[in-house]
Amino acid sequence: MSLRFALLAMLTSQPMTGYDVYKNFETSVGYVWHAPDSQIYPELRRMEQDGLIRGEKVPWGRKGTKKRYEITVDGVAAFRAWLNEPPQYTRERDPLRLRAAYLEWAEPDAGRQFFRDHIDYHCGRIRDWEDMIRTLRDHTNPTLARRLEGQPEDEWQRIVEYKVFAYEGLIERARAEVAWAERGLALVDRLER
Amino acid sequence: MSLRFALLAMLTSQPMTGYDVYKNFETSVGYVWHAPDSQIYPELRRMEQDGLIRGEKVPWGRKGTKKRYEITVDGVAAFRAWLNEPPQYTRERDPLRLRAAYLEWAEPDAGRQFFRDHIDYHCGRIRDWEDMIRTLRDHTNPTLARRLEGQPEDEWQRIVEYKVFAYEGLIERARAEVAWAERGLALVDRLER
DNA sequence: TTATGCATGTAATTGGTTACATGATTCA
DNA sequence: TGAATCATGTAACCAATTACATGCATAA
Repeated sequence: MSLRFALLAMLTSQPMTGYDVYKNFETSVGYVWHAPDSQIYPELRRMEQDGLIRGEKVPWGRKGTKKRYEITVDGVAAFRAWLNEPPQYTRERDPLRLRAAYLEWAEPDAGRQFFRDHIDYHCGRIRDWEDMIRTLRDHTNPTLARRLEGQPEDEWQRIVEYKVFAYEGLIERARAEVAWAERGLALVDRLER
Repeated sequence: MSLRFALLAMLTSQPMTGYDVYKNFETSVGYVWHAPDSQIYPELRRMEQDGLIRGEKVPWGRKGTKKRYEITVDGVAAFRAWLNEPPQYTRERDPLRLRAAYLEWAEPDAGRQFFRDHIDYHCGRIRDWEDMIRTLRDHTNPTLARRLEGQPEDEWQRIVEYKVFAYEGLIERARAEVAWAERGLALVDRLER
């Protein structure tokens, strides 16, 4: 159900086509919530039917058209309502911890590789998010720039700070993952000869 | 797909009925991977068809019967193979970070409540996992006790340590969440008056 | 003019949630 | 005897993944 609100979030910055949204899911908001095109297009149509967004055919090239979606007053209200209500937490479902808990059944080298891959993966994510924070702070992020255009300048700080803070949360969690995996490498060396 | 391996993991300790498995999902392995009964019973049947487990009807009371599942040689091989192969990482999908990124649209008090709930939730989880680690270390955890029975004593340390380590990973991540949410409370106070 | 990018979809399947349903057993 | 627990399911639904499919626009 969060996909709907990820889409609304994106459309609060500016009107977009389905493809624009899809591209943004690869970069900005996509670092927090990813969705494939096959999920985006149908969801946008459902949201239009529910009156949260309004689609408008605009010409594209000589014969082509594309559909640009714009958030409605109802859409903004639904987005605010979602933000104001408490989120529900889902039960734990953690495939990596599940693996780690049973590493005594694995080859020692597979265990080591698991932790090394885990470190690499999260270090990569951390770099992506740090880059993201940089483009948010210096306003070079195109989606953010468009968003700020539509807002009074004294709102800019709040808008930027919440986004930076969200990415910092991802980074902190990823750092905890890296620290854990490093201890994991040491543990394998200690337990297996 | 991890459900299947969570079930295999559980059945490496001892034969169990579907209901036993379901109960264990509420406590031990359930802190890492949760599943409802409506998912467990059909999956066990599929796993039996695939030859990973073998079901045996055993009498229960005077007229009743129940089905006890036991892992097969093929099941153990499949479990080991899963542990030896590298996991695939899924794209980010984080509803809480999504919310946090757009808190400028929420009521300030809703933002504060969001972070307070976040802290409470994760502190609760940390306590559960710390209790879990205690019962693993002192071998009072019933599932672990059964598992150790079937294994030579010089294997006990490895078995226990990997499980403790997995729960420590969950705790470290949860602590990162708490620290983040505490900074979040301060941020709301700074940005909203 | 051809490759790349823009644009939009359908279909099948998997994994998971929620709700509903039933009956036997055990213990207080 | 009645409540709690043990035992096992079905059905409808939703969210997400994977694969397949098409065609226009633009720039090198």
